[in-house]
Amino acid sequence: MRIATWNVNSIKQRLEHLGEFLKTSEPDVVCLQELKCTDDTFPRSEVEGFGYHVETHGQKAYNGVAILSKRKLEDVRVGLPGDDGDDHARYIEGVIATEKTALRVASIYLPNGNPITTPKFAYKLAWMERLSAHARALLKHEENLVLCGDFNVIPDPKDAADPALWVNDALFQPETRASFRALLDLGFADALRACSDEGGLYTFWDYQAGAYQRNNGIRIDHFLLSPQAQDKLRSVAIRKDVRGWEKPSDHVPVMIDLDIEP
DNA sequence: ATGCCTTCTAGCAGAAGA
Repeated sequence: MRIATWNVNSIKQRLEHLGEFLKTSEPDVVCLQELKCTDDTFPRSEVEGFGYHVETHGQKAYNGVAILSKRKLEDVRVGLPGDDGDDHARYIEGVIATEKTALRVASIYLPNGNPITTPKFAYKLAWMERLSAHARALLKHEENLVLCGDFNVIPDPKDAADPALWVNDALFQPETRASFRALLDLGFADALRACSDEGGLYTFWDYQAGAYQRNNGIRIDHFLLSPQAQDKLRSVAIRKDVRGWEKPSDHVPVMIDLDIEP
C-alpha cells in the first residue's frame, strides 16, 4: 500500500498537478494540507473522477486538510481534540480497512508558529502538546497507524540546506524540535530516518530568492509510524521533480510504501 | 538590513505562509 502526503498550497490552484501526481505515482491514500477552501467549495467531483473517495476538513482562505483513498474511509474524525476554541482546520483522520487488515491515517497541518515573539508560537507549541496527547491515545490501539503531513518542524540541522537561516524561525526552535522529539519518543518512527541518515533530503523550497534552483530546502513534511506500521515499511520517496513543474506548490509529495495488500 | 514569491480576500493593499 502506497501512502502520500502533500501540502498543495491551494487545492484549486493545484488540481492539474494533483491529477498528474496521482497518475504518475498511483498512491492508494493521499493526505493533503493547505486546501485553502471550505468543504463545500472543495473540487470533490474532480478528485472523485481521479478514482478516490474524499474526506475533507476545510475552512475559508486558510489551512484545510483532506484524505483521499481508493478504498472508502471509515471512522473519520475532524479536528484535533483538546481545545474547543481552536477553529483552525488542521487535522483529519480516518481508517482504511483492507481484506486482511486495517490502517488508521491522519493528515496533519501543524501550525507554522512565526514570528516566535507572538502568540502564534505559543499556539504552535500548544497544538503540538495536543497532538502528542491524541497520538498517545491512538498508540494504545496497537494498530497500523500513520501520522503524516506538514509538521512545520525541521527536526535536525541536516534537514536544512543552510541551518543558520532558520535559527530564529519557529520551525527550528529548540522547543519545537524537543516537542517533535517527544512525539517520536511516544513510540513513533520518522519513516524517512528509518530508511536513511543522509542530509540533503528536502520537501519544501521557498518561492523566493531562487530557493529551489539553489537547492536551499528544508525537510518539514513527515511520516510518523506506529511500531506495527514501521514493521511493514518498505521505502520512502520524495517527489522532488514536482517542485520543478510550472506554477508548483512550495512543498512536494512524500510517499511511503507499506507491506500491506491495498 | 530587507525583500525576494504565491495564495487568499477584498476591492486596487494586506495578511499569511515558512
